[in-house]
Amino acid sequence: MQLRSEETRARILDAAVRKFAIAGYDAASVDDICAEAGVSKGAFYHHFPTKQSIFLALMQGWLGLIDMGLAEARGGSVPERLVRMTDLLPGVFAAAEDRLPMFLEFWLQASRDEKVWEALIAPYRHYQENFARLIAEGVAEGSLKPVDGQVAAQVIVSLAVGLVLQGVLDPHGADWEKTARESMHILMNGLQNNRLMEDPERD
Amino acid sequence: MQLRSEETRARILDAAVRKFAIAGYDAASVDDICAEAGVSKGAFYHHFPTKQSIFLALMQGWLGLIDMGLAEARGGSVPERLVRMTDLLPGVFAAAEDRLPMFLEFWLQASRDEKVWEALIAPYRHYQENFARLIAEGVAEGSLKPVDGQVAAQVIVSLAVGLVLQGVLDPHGADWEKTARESMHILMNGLQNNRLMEDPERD
DNA sequence: TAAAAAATACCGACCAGTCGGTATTTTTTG
DNA sequence: CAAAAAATACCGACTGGTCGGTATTTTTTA
Repeated sequence: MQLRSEETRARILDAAVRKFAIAGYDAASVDDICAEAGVSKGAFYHHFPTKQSIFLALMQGWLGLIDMGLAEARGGSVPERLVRMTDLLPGVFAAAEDRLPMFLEFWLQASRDEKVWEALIAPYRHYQENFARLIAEGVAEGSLKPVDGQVAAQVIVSLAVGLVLQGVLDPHGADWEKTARESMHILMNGLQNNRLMEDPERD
Repeated sequence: MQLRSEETRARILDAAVRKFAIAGYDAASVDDICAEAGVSKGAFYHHFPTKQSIFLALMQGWLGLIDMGLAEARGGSVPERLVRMTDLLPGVFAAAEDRLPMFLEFWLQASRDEKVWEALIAPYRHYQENFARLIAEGVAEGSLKPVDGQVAAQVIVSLAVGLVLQGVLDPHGADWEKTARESMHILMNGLQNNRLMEDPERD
């Protein structure tokens, strides 16, 4: 049982997410990460073949968490499930405000590096399609307006992504947790056909 | 007349925007930019004191263009003006798809560098407030639902930003020009009062 | 010809990744 | 079980090269 090894690896990952979040992928050197982790460079390259590989490892862990969160929003009517899914966003702000720049970092690296892109695009399309399918279902059952599922899914994702980005830029410029909740509410009102979840006074 | 000097400066700026867009701020070296511009390093540092200064110059030019675009959407009812403003977005995609990563680059740098942040946050808040004021006006004149102006403004900005980001990540994954138009339409339907299938009475 | 503009040569800091070697843990063996 | 052997984990100095920026020289302009 290589307990020590596991812990070293975890320390490196933990230090990396901190350093990347603060300084960014390029500016956070491997030496910095090692210093933060209290580990030598040799240990780093023992556990990860390249600097990029640790970035990918972090990104995939993060994507997996999102997937798990979304998967839990099962059951109920389509609007209910959508609300439950979009309700995840305030939690993202509450739990990881200081790590939000990592999100941007993933996105930017993906737009420039093919490997990162491939690791990100599949889950991204997966989420997108899930939303689209869900919305089409809602349209079929009459709980949503007759919108194009693909477009509506892109609206939802855009709103989520845009809120995160604004949170990154101006963390103290608004109560993003509350804003996320309310703006998702506005969007849902725009998509829903009638007032199923109408008047629950603001939680 | 220092015509040659002006042209050199313009060539450097032009080369920089190309290099930054393709490789990113960090990866695009000053030497790269000079090579692209067909100019020596001495010329570069004759016109710009630092690498960051050219980045700021580019960002401010870009922000100025947005301001001009938004300012042109004057006159008419509030929903009309909003639609005209949001109609700018498809143009952004059509005209500068390859330069979209620069947008991300600005945002990310701003979250990390105080100077960049200060240069970006003022215009950002300016746009945000303009939208909020416009929406409050629309609520007052009854053309919009009684939403919170700040939140609604953040929704609009989020949608715009999120669409751009998705366009950056997956340029060929959708017809972003069309998607931008349609999704803005969905959002407007959610904000406007008494549309086709909307039930005019609320609270 | 003097000042501005541009070119060239150069500097020190830094960085991802390597490598020879050491410490620690696990497995094999007598 | 203990000692040897093998495998794994870790260390940190070093390398080849890059980068932002500077100092110096040459060319252009007015």
